[in-house]
Amino acid sequence: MDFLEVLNPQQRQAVTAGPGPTLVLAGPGSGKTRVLTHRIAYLAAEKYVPAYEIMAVTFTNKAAREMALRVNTLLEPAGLSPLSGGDMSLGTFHAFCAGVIRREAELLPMTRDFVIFDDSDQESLIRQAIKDYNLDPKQIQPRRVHNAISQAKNELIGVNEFASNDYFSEVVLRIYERYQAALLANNALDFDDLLFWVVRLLRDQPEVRSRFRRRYKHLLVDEFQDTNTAQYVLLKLLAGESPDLFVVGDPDQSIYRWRGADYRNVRRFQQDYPGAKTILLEQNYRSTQTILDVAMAVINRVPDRQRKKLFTERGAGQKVVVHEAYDEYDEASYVVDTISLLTALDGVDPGDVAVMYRTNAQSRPLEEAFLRANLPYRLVGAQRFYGRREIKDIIGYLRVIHNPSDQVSLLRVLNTPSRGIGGKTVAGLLSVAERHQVEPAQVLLDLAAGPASQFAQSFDGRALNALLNFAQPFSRWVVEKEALDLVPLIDRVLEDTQYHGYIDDGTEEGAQRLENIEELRSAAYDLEGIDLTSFLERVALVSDQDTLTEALNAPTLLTLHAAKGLEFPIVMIIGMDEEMLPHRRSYDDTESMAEERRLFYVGVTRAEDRLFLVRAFRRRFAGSSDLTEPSRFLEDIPPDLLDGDATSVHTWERRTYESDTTWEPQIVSPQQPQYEAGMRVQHDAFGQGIVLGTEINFDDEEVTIEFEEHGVKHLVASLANLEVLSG
DNA sequence: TAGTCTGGGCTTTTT
DNA sequence: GCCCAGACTA
Repeated sequence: MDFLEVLNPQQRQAVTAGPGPTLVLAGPGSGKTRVLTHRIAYLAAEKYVPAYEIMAVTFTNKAAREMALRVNTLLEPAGLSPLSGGDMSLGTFHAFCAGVIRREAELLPMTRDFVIFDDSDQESLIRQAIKDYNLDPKQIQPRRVHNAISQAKNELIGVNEFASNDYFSEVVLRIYERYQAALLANNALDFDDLLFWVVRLLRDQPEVRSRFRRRYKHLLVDEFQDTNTAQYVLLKLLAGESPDLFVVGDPDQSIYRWRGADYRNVRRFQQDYPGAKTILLEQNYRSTQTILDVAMAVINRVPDRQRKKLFTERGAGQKVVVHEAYDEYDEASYVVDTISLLTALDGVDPGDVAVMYRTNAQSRPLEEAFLRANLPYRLVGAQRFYGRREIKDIIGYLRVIHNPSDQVSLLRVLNTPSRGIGGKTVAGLLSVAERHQVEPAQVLLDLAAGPASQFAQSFDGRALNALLNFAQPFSRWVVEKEALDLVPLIDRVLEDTQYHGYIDDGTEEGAQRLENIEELRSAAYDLEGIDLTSFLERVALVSDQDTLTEALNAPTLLTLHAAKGLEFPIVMIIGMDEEMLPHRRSYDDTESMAEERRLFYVGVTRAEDRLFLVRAFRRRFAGSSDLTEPSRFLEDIPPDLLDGDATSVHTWERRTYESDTTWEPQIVSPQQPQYEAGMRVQHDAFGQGIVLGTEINFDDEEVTIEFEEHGVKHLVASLANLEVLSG
């Protein structure tokens, strides 16, 4: 079959391997998606495997869509029918599990109408539980508890298996219990539950297990290094005794450990399946050799890893540019200026450029610089679309209409927009519901039915009125949802709640929020005829990268995490400073530090042609402005791969540490500058230069000097040990 | 009950 | 420096 001919020998070996357990270790840009898609096509076309026996899992919807598209492109010319519709199972772990739970709901403690709670829903349940125990959310941080519960579920540790050995884990256990009970009461699942329950189902129900094994005979897994324990066990349960289990991954690109991902699953796979075939894909089709060499120089310092020798036939290409800017604003200006130059002089398309950073906060100065220069940019995912307040409100309405048990959503929208239902009234509603052993939504629906309601006398006039403000339209929607399509239903809610008036405060932000609502409507419109259940599941399992991919020819701004899986002709990584990248939070743990290294590796290997590494001499963080040190990753790169003012980076450490080790300024903070433009000065490392300017910043005097041999530097007077030669 | 004030905290976020 | 949650006040 000719689609095998386009593959290199290793790729072909992978595609035609087996049947049996196969592990493909695929370096960046080595054609891993190609291997997966060709493998599927090969099974279908050469091995006559019926499509329904194939299951391919990915982590993102985008990856799943792309794969489906490419498989069909391969099969169509071969005269085979495309694997569309429900034939082949191709999707994310979570979507697959959600489907299983809906189909098998009668074996599980939830109904098939369950909703999926996102992080903020989860946290509000946890916050509630903390309050119920009279604990102080400042001592017991909801986020930490949430994290602990999530980790437990990822490790398949249910409430009953959770072992507590100190105060905190004791507290977590109690909250975990309450949290799980609350989820079930809300007829809701969190993301981790989707996997957790399916594993339980397959583990405890032999009939279901063998049914699944009979059906899914060929399993393929993308980004295998990102699987967590639950996902790994799920795969093993599905695979059974004689599995055709084909996994593709790259441990060097494992950057989601903090979400439970465990690249050691790669090793575990080799142990669990001793006969597994391992294939290494090392030839890179994306980057220049220089970029690959930079990547390897950094990643090779990660201990205990299987080395890959990445190579390309593209040639060395241009050197990697290192630039030291003064501060984050100067850094942003450098980025914008450089992009302008590249587009003006080198014929680069603005859309070919990506700017990557460690933390979302770093996008701000960049955005301001682009705005100032009046240039467009694309910002990826800083604030998730479905996480926006107005979107969550409307989704909240839809969810509670769909599933009145969803108390989290009910409480969210009950007084949004405000209709006089305050804390006291809410507490009253909850206690009435509790007393009568019904759900709060039932109390509301009953109140709306008329003054004869058994609950009416439980509330004083004002509270009753306020509750009716919500309950009356609510009870109408619950009836209307059967007859109305999605978009009219949304419109009805918007109209009845006068939501536009509430959100549109005349500001720019208000206008943006209106636009977001419009976008949600059109998303609903595009899915014409979809029922509420499917719509809500989609909304929960879809990320904005999927929805907001407008083709705008402008540079892309994104975090290093968000960059995984993408590629750009030109990549600029900013914030190449200690405490930023690697991030300060990762200092006390070698595994976290290794992950920072991998994160940088991921960023570097996104670049096809050119790479810029930018750092700032001083950086504002949490209000205070501090001097920075160059990232250790810069020091790891052989200097002959670098260009620009790279040398200053390598001499920087010497200057700050060897010339003067005292960080407390010994002299009284200079109120007046000690230097002035035009002075001739001598510096230990940089030699002679002329002062261009000077500035008092906080307690330091910062002098800008043009050195004869080393160009322009910004130095801190109290540390630089400058000798004035003439003024 | 709703608006204003204050204090703590501040990485990443495929689903 | 900025945002969010919870306390405080009108």
